[in-house]
Amino acid sequence: MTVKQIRAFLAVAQTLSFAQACERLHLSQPALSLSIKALEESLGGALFSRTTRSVQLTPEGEALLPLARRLLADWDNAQDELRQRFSLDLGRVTIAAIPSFAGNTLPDILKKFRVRYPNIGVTIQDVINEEVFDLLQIGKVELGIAFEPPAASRLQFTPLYRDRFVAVVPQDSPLAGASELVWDQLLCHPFIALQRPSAVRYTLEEALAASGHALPVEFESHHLATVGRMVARGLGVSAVPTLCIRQMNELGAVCIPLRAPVIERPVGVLQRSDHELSVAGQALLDTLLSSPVDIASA
Amino acid sequence: MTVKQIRAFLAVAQTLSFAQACERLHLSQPALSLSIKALEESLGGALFSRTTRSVQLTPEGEALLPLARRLLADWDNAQDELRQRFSLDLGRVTIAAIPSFAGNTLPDILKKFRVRYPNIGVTIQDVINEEVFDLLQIGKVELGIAFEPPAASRLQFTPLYRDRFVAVVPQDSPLAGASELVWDQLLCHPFIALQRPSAVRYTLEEALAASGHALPVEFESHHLATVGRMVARGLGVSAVPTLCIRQMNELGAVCIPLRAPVIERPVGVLQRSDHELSVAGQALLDTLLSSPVDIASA
DNA sequence: CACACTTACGATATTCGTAAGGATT
DNA sequence: AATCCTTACGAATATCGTAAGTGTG
Repeated sequence: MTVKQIRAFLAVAQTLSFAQACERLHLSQPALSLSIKALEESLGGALFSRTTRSVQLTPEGEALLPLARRLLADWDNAQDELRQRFSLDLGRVTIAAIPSFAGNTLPDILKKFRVRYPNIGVTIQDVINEEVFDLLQIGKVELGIAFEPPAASRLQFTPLYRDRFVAVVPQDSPLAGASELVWDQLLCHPFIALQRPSAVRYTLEEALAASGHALPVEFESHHLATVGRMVARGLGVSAVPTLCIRQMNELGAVCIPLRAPVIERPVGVLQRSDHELSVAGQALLDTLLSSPVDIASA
Repeated sequence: MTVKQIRAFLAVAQTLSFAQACERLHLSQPALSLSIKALEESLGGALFSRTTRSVQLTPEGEALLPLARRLLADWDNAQDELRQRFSLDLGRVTIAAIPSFAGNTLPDILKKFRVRYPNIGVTIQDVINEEVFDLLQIGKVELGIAFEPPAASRLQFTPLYRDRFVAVVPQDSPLAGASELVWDQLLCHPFIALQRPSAVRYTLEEALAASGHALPVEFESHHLATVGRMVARGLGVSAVPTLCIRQMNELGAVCIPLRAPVIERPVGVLQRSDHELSVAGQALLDTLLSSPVDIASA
């Protein structure tokens, strides 16, 4: 029993004529005749009762008819679905990204992706750095955007940009006019930090400790927006990744480059090194890698 | 996309090894490799990511896996079902029969049929003669057992036996000892008849009218059993088809051959002449035709 | 006699298995 | 070196279309 045979059966059953079915199948009459005959032999009995002048379904043929309809419909649907996946006409990509990226750069990139592939859904998990690793490793997401993971993690890392900390100060601060600051200047003021656990917070503390500084933390919040608003109201100063500059400006705070030391860490795309990407996932990865992270405008 | 290819895909996906899948499919490794390759090309992308040492499903392959399982299961089920129908391992026959046959001869024949084909269900409609024709013509039943239908009915009639009327009298009747009766003797007594509409009743009235007799009907009932019991209780006499003799005896009435005139009518199997029988229906027909209606024992 | 399905047969396409090739452990 | 998948190629098989055959209206 082959798909062609069932297709032939259905055509004959619907037209009740070999001649008409031939045209629909783009097949010669003898070929169709043989095909039906082969099907009947494989099943063990006649499906049509044909006098040379009329074609009729046998009761067994009647029994096959609904089955054949369903089989062919399912068959064609499955085929279409797979083809669509490969042609990027259907699919879903699941990604996990750290909040600073998910909230700032990712929307623009996704917009671009959606315009190009309107039928590919994207599910975004906005989670902290370590959870990006976890979601990747348990297979919950196909791609991740985070800091570089430990080497032992079986995750492949492709750098996107270097995330550098900048100072955030109120507009009316004496520091606000400077074109550049050093950490010593910033840390004289009350510091408003992201709350633990957060990769941004840890990076900051480790790098500062290495250069002999300590954070004079006055307030803490899980949300960058809260931090930014607190700074804007003059409650203190902060330091955030470059990507967040736009957000800080929108909240009414001023961002200024920081050095001594320059604190930076690579951020990039992660994927499981033991699993291939789906076609849709690869397309999103390509979009990510071809979208320069515009730090200047950030 | 062919069934073989999907079968090959499933085998490889389940074993994650071309070599093992080969054995399961009784196929050489190159043939399998080509088959998978052809499937991948027809779908437009890779289903397996294979380094020479390991075989893995791509995300699209993962998407196909459950579809392939279902497609093959449905495919094989449909194939099995049809094969079973043809091999009489599955099926249902619907028949309609007049009560005198359905209640007397049919059970023994069905017993024989069921022993031979335990997986073929039989649905019996126990209805009056005309309804047998109707049920056949609207396609509700595949076979019918009834009197010979009018020629215009597009029903094919195969005679089974000739149904002859016998007298039914109480055990203590003066007629009970006779080895044969004529209608004149019987009609001297109150007559207990089947109620209209009933082919038996009409046959009787028409045949008697033709020979100048009339039925002195005293009681009427739709049920043969009631008629029999009334006779047994001495309320009168009756006349029933040969097939009902056993039933009358069981009810305590005596049956005696009747002549002057002999009233008989062929009873047979009916089928639509414009529709083929199912294999199961044909088997039941064969069983019916090869089961002599044993009037002596009736 | 014309139409519709089947059988016969030669040509074409597919599919298969053997043999050789390439890559990884 | 051994294993496993792929490529190459000749052979077997299946499928197709043309032509001839058969039965029905």
